[in-house]
Amino acid sequence: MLLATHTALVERIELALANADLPALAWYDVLWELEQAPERKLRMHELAQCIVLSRSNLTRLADRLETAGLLQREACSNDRRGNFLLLTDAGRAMRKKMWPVYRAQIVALFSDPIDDNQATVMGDGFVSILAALNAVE
Amino acid sequence: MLLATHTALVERIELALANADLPALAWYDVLWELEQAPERKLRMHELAQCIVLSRSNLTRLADRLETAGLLQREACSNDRRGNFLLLTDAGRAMRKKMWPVYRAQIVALFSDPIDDNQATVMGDGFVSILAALNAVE
DNA sequence: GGCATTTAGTTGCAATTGCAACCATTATTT
DNA sequence: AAATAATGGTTGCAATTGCAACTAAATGCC
Repeated sequence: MLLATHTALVERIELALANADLPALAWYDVLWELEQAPERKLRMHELAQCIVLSRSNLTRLADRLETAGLLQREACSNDRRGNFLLLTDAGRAMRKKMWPVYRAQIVALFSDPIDDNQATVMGDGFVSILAALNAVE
Repeated sequence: MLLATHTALVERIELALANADLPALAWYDVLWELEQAPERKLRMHELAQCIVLSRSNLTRLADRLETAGLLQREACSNDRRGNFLLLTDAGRAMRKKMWPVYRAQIVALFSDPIDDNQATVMGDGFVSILAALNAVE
């Protein structure tokens, strides 16, 4: 069942990160999306959409990341309501540090039990499902 | 990405349930597992394992379900530490009532964007992954 | 321009979660 | 059989989440 599998997977990954004294997976997602973004910055609502997080939730997640020095809020010149979240060098370094741990878990948890072909089909499936979800709204 | 997809999926399903004035997905899982179990009852730790939930968490989830009259705690005769969770008739009725809503979401979210063959491969994949996870420990 | 609507982000509060500490009971060791 | 460890479940507490209310700024409409 998808739900149990997902929960168990995330649990393992979080455990591995915690053991390595690293922040939670959610932080990685934020750092990753920012690193991908042009100029290493995104509007808060853009990021919230990327990582499927409610706005209020992102506010506080951003607070924590900012406190940790991994990103910075930056006023937006043409929309005085909004903020950019800007990845700092420390943030980039942290993501780099987290990746091997994360990656090792992915390899162990996926590559091991299923073959490449299967993995490809599943990956495509997720993309399709996610695309359909976003299409509906 | 698996994480975003999962989050978005669960969000939709929860929304549909909430709109129909029904309890959360986690409740369904509990009710379902109990309904499957012999005599409609399980030890708490067995259930916790099934649905991938920490013990402390299950204690309180069970509290809520019990308050709602959907299950009952029952002392265990040969292990005086333990409790069984026993599904009530109301619990069974509730699961029956939730199923169509849940099912409709599954159909809409999965059957629509991916074909049967793909779905089968993915289902098998999850089973493999979950099996591997449990095997490790 | 002036007023209702929408959007961006934050905040208060209640509910849920996770972790560690905690009893009670059972299993293991010696 | 006593001492130690492990298991089952609960509880306290701090951290996280979700929802609804809120401020501020932008947009749309007349």
